[in-house]
Amino acid sequence: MPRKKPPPKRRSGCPLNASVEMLGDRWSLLILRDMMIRGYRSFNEFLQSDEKIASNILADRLRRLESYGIIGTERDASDGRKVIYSLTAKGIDLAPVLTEMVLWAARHEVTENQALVRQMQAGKERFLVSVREKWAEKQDPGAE
Amino acid sequence: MPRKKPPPKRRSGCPLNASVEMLGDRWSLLILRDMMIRGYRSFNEFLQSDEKIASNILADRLRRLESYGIIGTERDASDGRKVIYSLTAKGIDLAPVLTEMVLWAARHEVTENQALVRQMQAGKERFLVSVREKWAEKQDPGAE
DNA sequence: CAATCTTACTTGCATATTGCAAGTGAAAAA
DNA sequence: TTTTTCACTTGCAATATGCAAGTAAGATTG
Repeated sequence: MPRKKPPPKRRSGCPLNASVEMLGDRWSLLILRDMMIRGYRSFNEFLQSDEKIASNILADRLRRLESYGIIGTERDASDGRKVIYSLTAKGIDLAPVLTEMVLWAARHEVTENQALVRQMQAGKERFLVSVREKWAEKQDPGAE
Repeated sequence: MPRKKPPPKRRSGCPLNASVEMLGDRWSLLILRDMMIRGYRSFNEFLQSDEKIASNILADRLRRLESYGIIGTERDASDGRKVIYSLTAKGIDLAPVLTEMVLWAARHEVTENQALVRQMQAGKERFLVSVREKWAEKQDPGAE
């Protein structure tokens, strides 16, 4: 089983461009923050996040992130209405990107959430490890 | 003189949200890549980059990046038509963000530009230092 | 077991952003 | 003096975003 899909049509082959095409919008990274840092896993949790994403946009972004293999979805076994969103290994690997974006903004802008910032400043590696641990239980083998 | 401006109205105070509001679109990070990695400094150079940005969008993004203090502009002394764009310290500090985005895409997607990828894999710190060196001469003291 | 509530969406429509093609004006080059 | 270059701007069509109000399926309540 191949670890990478054949390249979709991109504006260029540059790896930064690939990242930007997948993540370069006003919501995707915030959804990933909610999963990675806050442990959110359901549609309603994302909806109620501080930035107030519209439900149609949220549905669209979740679909896109899944199509890129960054998140996975499954139905909740004990509640047939609920959909559980989870990070794939590819999604977990975005932790360093999120970390650097947080540290950059914390250095150059006035921001809140200093607890998170200090956690990241204290140890980027430790943060990555904690994200991996948080999501370790949810890895489904088929995800890539 | 304060090092940070008072907070503009944001959707939330989260540092990741601040980064996303400044950089979360399909072009800003590519322009910064062109400056940081390729040494581009003029409008026409950005225009001719692989991804083919439209000139009106480019003008808008350059204005935005300058308004955030990420880049600076000056007229070329020897050619009155030319405008020279440069990275500020704040812009240079985005090198780790770019690095992690490049490494993430290189790991999970099919991409080109493997020379750059290997350079970044070989040493993130060294890359940051090289960006700083490249732009050291262009620091104007008033930039923040 | 019928009514109500929750959950994860979808739909319709107004507004904003993006992208393309074709200018424009000032400065340099021929 | 004409042409070219440079950094944009303008007009307009296409696309994306955002808001408010649904909706369908499953769970809970009386």
